[in-house]
Amino acid sequence: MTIEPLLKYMSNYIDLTSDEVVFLESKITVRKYLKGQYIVQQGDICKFSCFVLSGCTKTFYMDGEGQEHILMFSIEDWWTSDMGSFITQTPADFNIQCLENSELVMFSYDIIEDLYREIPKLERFFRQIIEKAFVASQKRIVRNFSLSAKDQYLYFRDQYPLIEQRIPQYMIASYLGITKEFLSKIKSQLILEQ
Amino acid sequence: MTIEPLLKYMSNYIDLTSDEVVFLESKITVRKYLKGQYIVQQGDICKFSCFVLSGCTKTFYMDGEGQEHILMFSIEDWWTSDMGSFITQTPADFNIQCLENSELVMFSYDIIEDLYREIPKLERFFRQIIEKAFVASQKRIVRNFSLSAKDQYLYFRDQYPLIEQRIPQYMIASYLGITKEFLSKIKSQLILEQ
DNA sequence: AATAAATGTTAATCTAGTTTAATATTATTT
DNA sequence: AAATAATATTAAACTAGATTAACATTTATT
Repeated sequence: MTIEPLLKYMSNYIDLTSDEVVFLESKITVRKYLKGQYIVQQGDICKFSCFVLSGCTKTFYMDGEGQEHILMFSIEDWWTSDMGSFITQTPADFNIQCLENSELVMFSYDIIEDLYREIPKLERFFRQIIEKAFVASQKRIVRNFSLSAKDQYLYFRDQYPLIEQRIPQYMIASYLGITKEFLSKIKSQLILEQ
Repeated sequence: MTIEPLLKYMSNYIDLTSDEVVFLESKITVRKYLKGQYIVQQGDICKFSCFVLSGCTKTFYMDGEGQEHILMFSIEDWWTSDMGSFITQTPADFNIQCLENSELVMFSYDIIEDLYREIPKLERFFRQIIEKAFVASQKRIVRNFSLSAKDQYLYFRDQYPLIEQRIPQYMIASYLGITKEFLSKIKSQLILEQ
């Protein structure tokens, strides 16, 4: 697979010359992962910021009791990384694991400064996508505070219908911050209602 | 008050020449607000990204039932804005109100592109601070999921001892996503414990 | 086709945090 | 100093969601 989807995605934010595309391609790598493989493990230094060409990943955190808390899913045209670990090069809080065979574009920490130096527009590009990610994260906090579990599920189903079909229920429950049993109850309630 | 605290803050990320500082100063404004005044109101277009020189603000959301949910407090050397509204120039989800008389450096939406064009380093600067804000936001989601209300309060008290003293308890409860009554209960429990 | 592994459901019991409502304390204004 | 407004506490009754445990269904493996 080519990095075409990445270039198309980037063209929504910045215009790259063909020279710049060549330079970019010389600095990034495309890597395949199998279902179940880890891209980052809690405690590792996260070396890459990744763009998903195909497949699906989950980013999760293991708490003291061995409970898994899913922070996000990433599918085609999304990013995945432990940003905190990546920018400071300190041990990661999160695990990132493939839920399907996946292909990722890898932006290594070691080359990203070269990219910014050579193509300053990329600084703008990453500023803009991280702004969006921050806004999405704030909105999620608001939903966590102001919506019931049922309404959060309805919102998720509404916003990410494609993700819901690709992922087991118990992971969606974890993403929503509720137990799989309670999500099951919510779903049976919803069936009775309509 | 001068913008000295802002320049010092920026020097942690980028080096500006004195010409660049002059240009920056020509584009930003410093504005005073009184306690109680709003910087942004839900539904407005957020025109500014603000750096706090002095004082304190709260960013909050009013839900359908008229319940106030506080997302963040901003004190000296912090930023405040409805980022979602600012970057897309669409109606704000949040209110930002001063809890004390405050002085803010105002980065207007209308001039920020001029700043990026004239001083590309600023693109880097804002990329880096928004990266940090995103990481902090993700970590907050994790805490919401994995800590009890009591542990979240202890974390807050530990991380922001200065903020706790400046702000009424009921606002801290709102920030933590619990009722003021329950926070009161947690505090009395903590007193019994030690 | 049979077995095992992964995923999903149901129901009873339990608990962290909410709601309501009354009262106490502290700060502000006259 | 008194009165008012703002903030904080306490306690009883309640509820959304967790826990536990047994069972059902679907998917993958041999």
